[in-house]
Amino acid sequence: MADDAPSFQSDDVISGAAQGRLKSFIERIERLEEDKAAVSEDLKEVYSEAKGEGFDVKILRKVVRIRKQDKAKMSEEEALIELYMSAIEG
Amino acid sequence: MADDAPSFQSDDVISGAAQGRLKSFIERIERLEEDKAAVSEDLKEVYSEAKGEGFDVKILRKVVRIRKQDKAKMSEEEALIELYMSAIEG
Amino acid sequence: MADDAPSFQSDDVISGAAQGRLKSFIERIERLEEDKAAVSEDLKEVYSEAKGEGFDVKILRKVVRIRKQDKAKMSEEEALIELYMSAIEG
Amino acid sequence: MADDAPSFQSDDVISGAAQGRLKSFIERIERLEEDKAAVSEDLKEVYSEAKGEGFDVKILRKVVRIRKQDKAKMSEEEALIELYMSAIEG
DNA sequence: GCTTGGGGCGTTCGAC
DNA sequence: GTCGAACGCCCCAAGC
Repeated sequence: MADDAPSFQSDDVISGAAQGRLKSFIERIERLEEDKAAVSEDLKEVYSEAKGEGFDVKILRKVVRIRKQDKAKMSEEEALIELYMSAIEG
Repeated sequence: MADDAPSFQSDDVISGAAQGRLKSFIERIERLEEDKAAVSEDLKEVYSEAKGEGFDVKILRKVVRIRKQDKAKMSEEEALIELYMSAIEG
Repeated sequence: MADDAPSFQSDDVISGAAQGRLKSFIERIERLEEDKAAVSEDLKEVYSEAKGEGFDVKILRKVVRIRKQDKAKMSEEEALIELYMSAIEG
Repeated sequence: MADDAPSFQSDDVISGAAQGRLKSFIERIERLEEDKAAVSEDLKEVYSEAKGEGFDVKILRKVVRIRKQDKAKMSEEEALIELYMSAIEG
Protein backbone atom coordinates (compact mmCIF):
# COMPACT_ATOMS: atom_id res chain seq x y z
CA MET A 1 0.00 0.00 0.00
CA ALA A 2 1.23 3.49 -0.90
CA ASP A 3 2.67 5.73 1.80
CA ASP A 4 -0.13 8.21 1.36
CA ALA A 5 -2.74 5.54 1.78
CA PRO A 6 -2.21 4.13 5.25
CA SER A 7 -4.70 1.62 6.50
CA PHE A 8 -7.18 2.73 9.12
CA GLN A 9 -8.94 -0.55 8.96
CA SER A 10 -8.09 -1.78 12.41
CA ASP A 11 -6.30 -1.03 15.66
CA ASP A 12 -5.12 2.39 14.62
CA VAL A 13 -5.47 5.78 16.12
CA ILE A 14 -6.69 8.16 13.46
CA SER A 15 -4.56 11.23 13.04
CA GLY A 16 -6.05 14.69 12.98
CA ALA A 17 -5.46 14.96 9.26
CA ALA A 18 -7.12 11.62 8.61
CA GLN A 19 -9.96 12.70 10.83
CA GLY A 20 -10.49 15.75 8.66
CA ARG A 21 -10.50 13.68 5.48
CA LEU A 22 -12.87 11.19 7.03
CA LYS A 23 -15.24 13.96 7.99
CA SER A 24 -15.06 15.29 4.46
CA PHE A 25 -15.85 11.89 2.94
CA ILE A 26 -18.82 11.38 5.22
CA GLU A 27 -20.17 14.78 4.34
CA ARG A 28 -19.79 14.18 0.62
CA ILE A 29 -21.51 10.83 0.94
CA GLU A 30 -24.38 12.21 2.96
CA ARG A 31 -24.83 15.04 0.51
CA LEU A 32 -25.01 12.60 -2.39
CA GLU A 33 -27.45 10.40 -0.56
CA GLU A 34 -29.67 13.38 0.00
CA ASP A 35 -29.50 14.14 -3.71
CA LYS A 36 -30.42 10.58 -4.49
CA ALA A 37 -33.36 10.62 -2.13
CA ALA A 38 -34.52 13.88 -3.65
CA VAL A 39 -34.41 12.41 -7.13
CA SER A 40 -36.36 9.37 -5.96
CA GLU A 41 -38.91 11.72 -4.50
CA ASP A 42 -39.19 13.57 -7.79
CA LEU A 43 -39.70 10.28 -9.57
CA LYS A 44 -42.53 9.36 -7.29
CA GLU A 45 -44.11 12.72 -7.93
CA VAL A 46 -43.92 12.30 -11.68
CA TYR A 47 -45.59 8.91 -11.49
CA SER A 48 -48.19 10.35 -9.21
CA GLU A 49 -48.83 13.23 -11.57
CA ALA A 50 -49.12 10.86 -14.52
CA LYS A 51 -51.59 8.78 -12.57
CA GLY A 52 -53.56 11.94 -11.88
CA GLU A 53 -53.86 12.45 -15.63
CA GLY A 54 -55.26 8.99 -16.11
CA PHE A 55 -52.18 7.04 -17.08
CA ASP A 56 -51.66 3.55 -15.71
CA VAL A 57 -48.58 3.63 -13.52
CA LYS A 58 -47.93 -0.05 -13.87
CA ILE A 59 -47.89 0.18 -17.63
CA LEU A 60 -45.77 3.30 -17.46
CA ARG A 61 -43.19 1.49 -15.36
CA LYS A 62 -43.12 -1.43 -17.72
CA VAL A 63 -42.64 0.80 -20.74
CA VAL A 64 -39.74 2.53 -19.07
CA ARG A 65 -38.28 -0.81 -18.12
CA ILE A 66 -38.52 -2.17 -21.63
CA ARG A 67 -36.87 0.92 -23.07
CA LYS A 68 -34.12 0.51 -20.50
CA GLN A 69 -33.66 -3.11 -21.57
CA ASP A 70 -33.42 -1.95 -25.17
CA LYS A 71 -30.60 0.36 -24.30
CA ALA A 72 -28.82 -2.22 -22.17
CA LYS A 73 -29.06 -4.73 -24.97
CA MET A 74 -27.67 -2.28 -27.46
CA SER A 75 -24.80 -1.50 -25.13
CA GLU A 76 -24.07 -5.19 -24.75
CA GLU A 77 -24.11 -5.64 -28.49
CA GLU A 78 -21.70 -2.78 -28.93
CA ALA A 79 -19.50 -4.31 -26.26
CA LEU A 80 -19.65 -7.59 -28.14
CA ILE A 81 -18.54 -5.89 -31.31
CA GLU A 82 -15.67 -4.36 -29.36
CA LEU A 83 -14.77 -7.84 -28.17
CA TYR A 84 -14.82 -9.15 -31.71
CA MET A 85 -12.66 -6.26 -32.83
CA SER A 86 -10.13 -6.78 -30.10
CA ALA A 87 -10.13 -10.52 -30.79
CA ILE A 88 -9.35 -9.86 -34.43
CA GLU A 89 -6.67 -7.36 -33.65
CA GLY A 90 -5.13 -9.70 -31.11
CA MET B 1 -39.88 -0.26 -31.94
CA ALA B 2 -41.56 2.93 -33.06
CA ASP B 3 -41.15 5.96 -30.87
CA ASP B 4 -44.80 6.71 -30.70
CA ALA B 5 -47.09 5.22 -28.16
CA PRO B 6 -48.43 1.79 -29.02
CA SER B 7 -51.94 1.89 -30.39
CA PHE B 8 -54.72 0.34 -28.39
CA GLN B 9 -56.64 -2.32 -30.14
CA SER B 10 -60.12 -1.12 -29.39
CA ASP B 11 -62.09 2.05 -29.79
CA ASP B 12 -60.00 3.68 -27.05
CA VAL B 13 -57.65 5.66 -29.19
CA ILE B 14 -55.24 7.85 -27.30
CA SER B 15 -55.63 11.42 -28.37
CA GLY B 16 -52.72 13.39 -29.77
CA ALA B 17 -52.69 15.52 -26.68
CA ALA B 18 -52.56 12.51 -24.40
CA GLN B 19 -49.80 11.11 -26.54
CA GLY B 20 -47.80 14.25 -26.05
CA ARG B 21 -48.27 14.17 -22.31
CA LEU B 22 -47.34 10.51 -22.22
CA LYS B 23 -44.15 11.20 -24.13
CA SER B 24 -43.37 14.02 -21.76
CA PHE B 25 -43.87 11.82 -18.72
CA ILE B 26 -41.65 9.11 -20.11
CA GLU B 27 -38.93 11.62 -20.86
CA ARG B 28 -39.11 13.14 -17.40
CA ILE B 29 -38.93 9.72 -15.82
CA GLU B 30 -35.98 8.64 -17.90
CA ARG B 31 -34.20 11.88 -17.21
CA LEU B 32 -34.67 11.40 -13.48
CA GLU B 33 -33.50 7.83 -13.62
CA GLU B 34 -30.39 8.97 -15.39
CA ASP B 35 -29.83 11.52 -12.66
CA LYS B 36 -30.27 8.86 -10.05
CA ALA B 37 -27.81 6.57 -11.77
CA ALA B 38 -25.34 9.42 -12.05
CA VAL B 39 -25.59 10.14 -8.34
CA SER B 40 -25.11 6.46 -7.56
CA GLU B 41 -22.05 6.54 -9.73
CA ASP B 42 -20.71 9.55 -7.86
CA LEU B 43 -21.28 7.75 -4.60
CA LYS B 44 -19.30 4.79 -5.80
CA GLU B 45 -16.49 7.10 -6.78
CA VAL B 46 -16.41 8.74 -3.37
CA TYR B 47 -16.26 5.37 -1.66
CA SER B 48 -13.56 4.30 -4.05
CA GLU B 49 -11.57 7.44 -3.35
CA ALA B 50 -11.95 6.92 0.38
CA LYS B 51 -10.75 3.36 -0.03
CA GLY B 52 -7.75 4.70 -1.91
CA GLU B 53 -6.90 6.76 1.15
CA GLY B 54 -7.02 3.71 3.37
CA PHE B 55 -10.52 3.92 4.78
CA ASP B 56 -12.57 0.78 5.16
CA VAL B 57 -15.57 1.11 2.86
CA LYS B 58 -17.72 -1.32 4.78
CA ILE B 59 -17.21 0.59 8.00
CA LEU B 60 -17.81 3.85 6.22
CA ARG B 61 -21.17 2.58 5.01
CA LYS B 62 -22.10 1.50 8.50
CA VAL B 63 -21.21 4.89 9.90
CA VAL B 64 -23.37 6.64 7.33
CA ARG B 65 -26.21 4.30 8.04
CA ILE B 66 -26.01 4.80 11.78
CA ARG B 67 -25.94 8.57 11.41
CA LYS B 68 -28.99 8.33 9.20
CA GLN B 69 -30.82 6.32 11.84
CA ASP B 70 -29.77 8.82 14.47
CA LYS B 71 -31.19 11.68 12.45
CA ALA B 72 -34.44 9.82 11.87
CA LYS B 73 -34.68 9.15 15.56
CA MET B 74 -34.02 12.76 16.41
CA SER B 75 -36.67 13.89 13.96
CA GLU B 76 -39.13 11.55 15.58
CA GLU B 77 -38.27 12.87 18.99
CA GLU B 78 -38.53 16.45 17.85
CA ALA B 79 -41.91 15.74 16.32
CA LEU B 80 -43.01 14.20 19.57
CA ILE B 81 -41.76 17.21 21.47
CA GLU B 82 -43.64 19.47 19.07
CA LEU B 83 -46.74 17.42 19.71
CA TYR B 84 -46.37 17.72 23.46
CA MET B 85 -45.67 21.41 23.20
CA SER B 86 -48.71 22.08 21.10
CA ALA B 87 -50.82 19.98 23.44
CA ILE B 88 -49.64 22.02 26.37
CA GLU B 89 -50.06 25.31 24.61
CA GLY B 90 -53.45 24.33 23.23
CA MET C 1 -50.79 -17.27 11.61
CA ALA C 2 -52.57 -20.46 10.56
CA ASP C 3 -52.87 -23.31 13.02
CA ASP C 4 -50.89 -25.61 10.82
CA ALA C 5 -48.08 -23.14 10.50
CA PRO C 6 -46.73 -22.55 13.97
CA SER C 7 -43.71 -20.36 14.31
CA PHE C 8 -40.41 -21.99 15.17
CA GLN C 9 -38.61 -18.77 14.70
CA SER C 10 -37.59 -18.21 18.29
CA ASP C 11 -37.70 -19.53 21.83
CA ASP C 12 -39.58 -22.68 20.91
CA VAL C 13 -38.95 -26.29 21.47
CA ILE C 14 -39.35 -28.16 18.22
CA SER C 15 -41.72 -31.08 18.41
CA GLY C 16 -40.78 -34.51 17.11
CA ALA C 17 -43.06 -34.06 14.14
CA ALA C 18 -41.60 -30.69 13.30
CA GLN C 19 -38.16 -32.19 13.66
CA GLY C 20 -39.02 -34.77 11.05
CA ARG C 21 -40.32 -32.16 8.64
CA LEU C 22 -37.26 -30.02 9.22
CA LYS C 23 -35.00 -32.94 8.47
CA SER C 24 -36.95 -33.59 5.31
CA PHE C 25 -36.66 -29.99 4.16
CA ILE C 26 -32.93 -29.93 4.78
CA GLU C 27 -32.50 -33.12 2.80
CA ARG C 28 -34.52 -31.83 -0.12
CA ILE C 29 -32.55 -28.60 -0.14
CA GLU C 30 -29.22 -30.35 -0.01
CA ARG C 31 -30.25 -32.68 -2.79
CA LEU C 32 -31.23 -29.74 -4.97
CA GLU C 33 -28.04 -27.90 -4.20
CA GLU C 34 -26.08 -30.94 -5.29
CA ASP C 35 -28.03 -30.96 -8.53
CA LYS C 36 -27.31 -27.31 -9.02
CA ALA C 37 -23.62 -27.76 -8.37
CA ALA C 38 -23.55 -30.64 -10.84
CA VAL C 39 -25.17 -28.50 -13.52
CA SER C 40 -22.73 -25.68 -12.85
CA GLU C 41 -19.93 -28.18 -13.23
CA ASP C 42 -21.33 -29.32 -16.55
CA LEU C 43 -21.51 -25.74 -17.70
CA LYS C 44 -17.89 -25.18 -16.84
CA GLU C 45 -16.97 -28.27 -18.78
CA VAL C 46 -18.83 -27.12 -21.86
CA TYR C 47 -17.11 -23.76 -21.79
CA SER C 48 -13.81 -25.50 -21.28
CA GLU C 49 -14.46 -27.80 -24.21
CA ALA C 50 -15.42 -24.89 -26.41
CA LYS C 51 -12.25 -23.13 -25.40
CA GLY C 52 -10.34 -26.25 -26.39
CA GLU C 53 -11.81 -25.95 -29.84
CA GLY C 54 -10.60 -22.42 -30.20
CA PHE C 55 -13.67 -20.46 -29.21
CA ASP C 56 -13.33 -17.38 -27.06
CA VAL C 57 -15.12 -18.09 -23.77
CA LYS C 58 -15.64 -14.45 -22.94
CA ILE C 59 -17.37 -13.85 -26.26
CA LEU C 60 -19.38 -17.03 -25.85
CA ARG C 61 -20.64 -15.85 -22.48
CA LYS C 62 -21.60 -12.50 -23.89
CA VAL C 63 -23.49 -14.08 -26.77
CA VAL C 64 -25.44 -16.25 -24.38
CA ARG C 65 -26.18 -13.23 -22.22
CA ILE C 66 -27.44 -11.19 -25.15
CA ARG C 67 -29.69 -14.00 -26.29
CA LYS C 68 -31.03 -14.24 -22.77
CA GLN C 69 -31.73 -10.51 -22.78
CA ASP C 70 -33.57 -10.92 -26.07
CA LYS C 71 -35.84 -13.50 -24.57
CA ALA C 72 -36.43 -11.48 -21.42
CA LYS C 73 -37.30 -8.44 -23.49
CA MET C 74 -39.75 -10.40 -25.59
CA SER C 75 -41.39 -11.76 -22.46
CA GLU C 76 -41.68 -8.28 -21.07
CA GLU C 77 -43.24 -7.06 -24.28
CA GLU C 78 -45.76 -9.84 -24.19
CA ALA C 79 -46.54 -9.00 -20.60
CA LEU C 80 -46.99 -5.37 -21.62
CA ILE C 81 -49.47 -6.36 -24.29
CA GLU C 82 -51.34 -8.37 -21.69
CA LEU C 83 -51.40 -5.27 -19.52
CA TYR C 84 -52.77 -3.19 -22.35
CA MET C 85 -55.41 -5.78 -23.04
CA SER C 86 -56.51 -5.91 -19.43
CA ALA C 87 -56.49 -2.12 -19.25
CA ILE C 88 -58.79 -1.93 -22.25
CA GLU C 89 -61.10 -4.58 -20.95
CA GLY C 90 -61.22 -2.93 -17.56
CA MET D 1 -1.32 -24.15 -34.26
CA ALA D 2 -2.93 -27.56 -33.94
CA ASP D 3 -5.57 -28.50 -36.49
CA ASP D 4 -8.12 -29.33 -33.86
CA ALA D 5 -7.82 -26.03 -32.14
CA PRO D 6 -8.01 -23.38 -34.81
CA SER D 7 -7.87 -19.80 -33.71
CA PHE D 8 -10.80 -17.57 -34.46
CA GLN D 9 -9.04 -14.68 -32.94
CA SER D 10 -7.70 -13.17 -36.10
CA ASP D 11 -8.82 -12.32 -39.55
CA ASP D 12 -10.55 -15.50 -40.52
CA VAL D 13 -14.04 -16.32 -41.50
CA ILE D 14 -15.63 -19.02 -39.40
CA SER D 15 -16.08 -22.15 -41.44
CA GLY D 16 -19.40 -23.93 -41.78
CA ALA D 17 -18.12 -26.71 -39.57
CA ALA D 18 -17.03 -24.31 -36.90
CA GLN D 19 -20.38 -22.59 -37.17
CA GLY D 20 -22.10 -25.88 -36.49
CA ARG D 21 -19.97 -26.57 -33.47
CA LEU D 22 -20.54 -23.07 -32.20
CA LYS D 23 -24.28 -23.51 -32.53
CA SER D 24 -24.03 -26.78 -30.68
CA PHE D 25 -22.09 -25.24 -27.84
CA ILE D 26 -24.56 -22.39 -27.49
CA GLU D 27 -27.43 -24.83 -27.39
CA ARG D 28 -25.78 -27.00 -24.78
CA ILE D 29 -25.02 -23.98 -22.66
CA GLU D 30 -28.53 -22.64 -22.90
CA ARG D 31 -29.98 -26.02 -22.08
CA LEU D 32 -27.82 -26.28 -18.98
CA GLU D 33 -28.71 -22.77 -17.89
CA GLU D 34 -32.35 -23.68 -18.17
CA ASP D 35 -31.72 -26.71 -16.00
CA LYS D 36 -29.94 -24.56 -13.48
CA ALA D 37 -32.76 -22.04 -13.42
CA ALA D 38 -35.26 -24.85 -12.95
CA VAL D 39 -33.34 -26.23 -10.00
CA SER D 40 -33.10 -22.77 -8.50
CA GLU D 41 -36.83 -22.47 -8.91
CA ASP D 42 -37.33 -25.78 -7.12
CA LEU D 43 -35.13 -24.57 -4.31
CA LYS D 44 -37.19 -21.44 -3.92
CA GLU D 45 -40.30 -23.53 -3.75
CA VAL D 46 -38.88 -25.73 -1.04
CA TYR D 47 -37.88 -22.73 1.03
CA SER D 48 -41.28 -21.22 0.44
CA GLU D 49 -42.98 -24.42 1.54
CA ALA D 50 -40.82 -24.58 4.64
CA LYS D 51 -41.70 -21.00 5.41
CA GLY D 52 -45.36 -21.93 5.04
CA GLU D 53 -44.83 -24.50 7.76
CA GLY D 54 -43.38 -21.92 10.10
CA PHE D 55 -39.67 -22.40 9.56
CA ASP D 56 -37.38 -19.41 9.34
CA VAL D 57 -35.88 -19.34 5.86
CA LYS D 58 -32.85 -17.34 6.83
CA ILE D 59 -31.97 -19.77 9.59
CA LEU D 60 -32.60 -22.67 7.26
CA ARG D 61 -30.08 -21.24 4.82
CA LYS D 62 -27.55 -20.84 7.57
CA VAL D 63 -28.01 -24.43 8.67
CA VAL D 64 -27.49 -25.69 5.15
CA ARG D 65 -24.42 -23.56 4.79
CA ILE D 66 -22.90 -24.77 8.05
CA ARG D 67 -23.52 -28.39 7.14
CA LYS D 68 -21.84 -27.78 3.82
CA GLN D 69 -18.81 -26.36 5.57
CA ASP D 70 -18.76 -29.31 7.93
CA LYS D 71 -18.74 -31.74 5.05
CA ALA D 72 -15.95 -29.85 3.33
CA LYS D 73 -13.98 -29.94 6.54
CA MET D 74 -14.56 -33.66 6.99
CA SER D 75 -13.45 -34.30 3.43
CA GLU D 76 -10.28 -32.38 4.12
CA GLU D 77 -9.66 -34.37 7.25
CA GLU D 78 -10.32 -37.64 5.50
CA ALA D 79 -7.93 -36.67 2.74
CA LEU D 80 -5.34 -35.88 5.36
CA ILE D 81 -5.94 -39.22 7.01
CA GLU D 82 -5.56 -40.94 3.65
CA LEU D 83 -2.30 -39.13 3.17
CA TYR D 84 -1.00 -40.24 6.53
CA MET D 85 -2.16 -43.77 5.93
CA SER D 86 -0.43 -44.00 2.58
CA ALA D 87 2.69 -42.48 4.08
CA ILE D 88 2.73 -45.11 6.77
CA GLU D 89 1.96 -47.93 4.42
CA GLY D 90 4.44 -46.66 1.84
C1' DG E 1 -5.16 -8.49 -6.93
C1' DC E 2 -8.65 -6.60 -9.18
C1' DT E 3 -12.52 -6.77 -11.31
C1' DT E 4 -16.59 -8.86 -12.87
C1' DG E 5 -20.61 -12.12 -12.14
C1' DG E 6 -23.79 -14.70 -8.82
C1' DG E 7 -26.28 -15.15 -4.47
C1' DG E 8 -28.35 -13.35 -0.44
C1' DC E 9 -30.65 -9.63 1.93
C1' DG E 10 -33.35 -5.72 2.90
C1' DT E 11 -36.44 -2.43 1.10
C1' DT E 12 -40.11 -0.87 -1.63
C1' DC E 13 -44.01 -1.20 -4.42
C1' DG E 14 -48.21 -3.07 -5.97
C1' DA E 15 -52.12 -6.53 -5.22
C1' DC E 16 -55.69 -8.33 -2.45
C1' DG F 1 -52.92 -3.71 6.45
C1' DT F 2 -50.76 -7.72 5.07
C1' DC F 3 -48.98 -10.29 1.61
C1' DG F 4 -45.85 -11.59 -1.85
C1' DA F 5 -43.00 -10.01 -5.68
C1' DA F 6 -39.54 -6.94 -7.79
C1' DC F 7 -35.65 -3.91 -7.26
C1' DG F 8 -31.23 -2.27 -5.86
C1' DC F 9 -27.45 -3.00 -2.63
C1' DC F 10 -23.98 -5.52 -0.66
C1' DC F 11 -20.97 -9.34 -0.09
C1' DC F 12 -18.39 -13.19 -1.76
C1' DA F 13 -16.04 -16.10 -4.99
C1' DA F 14 -14.14 -17.24 -9.24
C1' DG F 15 -11.71 -15.80 -13.56
C1' DC F 16 -8.16 -12.98 -16.03
